[in-house]
Amino acid sequence: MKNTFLQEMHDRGYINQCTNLDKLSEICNKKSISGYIGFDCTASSLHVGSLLQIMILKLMQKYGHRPIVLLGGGTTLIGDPSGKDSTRKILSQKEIKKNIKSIKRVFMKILDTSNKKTSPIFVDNAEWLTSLNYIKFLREIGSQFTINKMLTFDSVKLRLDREQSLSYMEFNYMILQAYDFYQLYKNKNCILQIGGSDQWGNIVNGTDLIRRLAQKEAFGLTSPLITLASGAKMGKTEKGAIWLNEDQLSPYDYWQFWRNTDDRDVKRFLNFFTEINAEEIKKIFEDEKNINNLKILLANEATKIVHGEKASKKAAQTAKDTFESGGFGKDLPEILINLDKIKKGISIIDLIAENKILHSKSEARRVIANRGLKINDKIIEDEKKIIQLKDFEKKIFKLSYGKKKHFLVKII
RNA sequence: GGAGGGGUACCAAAGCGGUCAAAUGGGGCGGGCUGUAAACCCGUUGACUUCGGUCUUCGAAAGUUCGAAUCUUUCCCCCUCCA
Repeated sequence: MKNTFLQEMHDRGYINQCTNLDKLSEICNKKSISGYIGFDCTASSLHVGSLLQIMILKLMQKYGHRPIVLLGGGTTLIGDPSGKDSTRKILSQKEIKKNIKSIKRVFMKILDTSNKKTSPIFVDNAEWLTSLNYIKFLREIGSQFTINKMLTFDSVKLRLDREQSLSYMEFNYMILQAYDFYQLYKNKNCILQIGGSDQWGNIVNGTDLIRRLAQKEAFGLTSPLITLASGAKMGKTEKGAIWLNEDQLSPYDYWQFWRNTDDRDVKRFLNFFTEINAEEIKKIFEDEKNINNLKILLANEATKIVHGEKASKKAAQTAKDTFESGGFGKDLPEILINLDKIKKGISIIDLIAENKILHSKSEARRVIANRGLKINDKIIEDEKKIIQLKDFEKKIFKLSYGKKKHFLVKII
């Protein structure tokens, strides 16, 4: 009886909670619907922490439904207190506009824009939020909410329990998000809002508001919070976020991120972040006993979705050349130096510091002392080493920092 | 408004006049083992350095002292209790 779209959502592990799964299923069986997910615009790119949501939008398309991408230019002005210990930094409208533009690029890549019926609609809630009349809004919308109830929501309660301050501005966030849903319901016939599990409260507020103002049922659905086997949150590694935008993280590094997945996460991630269907994944796991091959598969598929097949293949080939045959691949990050500079002599320390491979010269010295830097796989023993022409082979050499970070140093 | 407690490196937390670039734990980074995994073990974790040292850092500013994270004053912020 379950709808195929929701069935696959379920099989892939995308569903955490739903306001009314049966009813939603019934509706999805009958017609194609529009569903929206809101994205935060505090940075100029989304990171893998948002990827699951995007995969859900993609899945909607697969089953003929239309995704609405809400880039929250308005709500980002306020800052969602959900899941946050402290107040977010406030961005200017100009910064937000810039971020929206940049974030949008990822959706254009990942989602299918060719099919008229399912191509995504982009909306920016700044459109309706920034022009709101305060008194009018309070009377029409504010009257529908009680403080009593608002205080019970986790996003508020957690902050208050920890006695951290929650500004009145942030306190309003959930109402604005509810209002967003209502607007999209009214103007775009959007009956479903999807979000991470931390959005449950905000989403339910939206469906409540629609019920009160329009006497209609809308639906909310949340996806589980993904944590890594190590316990860390998805998306934020210590080195920095795993960005989806190519200009902030190269396809090669993106590929590497997936290649380095914890054994315990591989199966889940194949379900979450690739389009291989659940049955097939099961079978692959039975047939392929070498988990490393599965990680490569994961990296290939995941990279394909965000950066395209060509970039994915290139990254895979580079990884193969670099790690398996001990040479190097073309897709490694390049460091270009002038021939003159080499003739004059440049120390390895300077080369590393100038090209920001490491944060400081001290760090470079330290890593050399720890035997962590190599030229063409030969450990650099002397921190005073000067790079010379004879270090190059065909105007190029591989500089490695640790076992996984490789660079091509080229003469120009 | 009153009474106390506190702000130390990425985080937590010791230090309470010199031996403090600052114990310890976590995290990070490098190495070893391995499978570009996990676990474990070792090293390392402010910057610059001619490797002798030099410079900047313990909420902010000013002061005492030969010498301050440590003492004094003012200011800012956080917490606990009372009103």
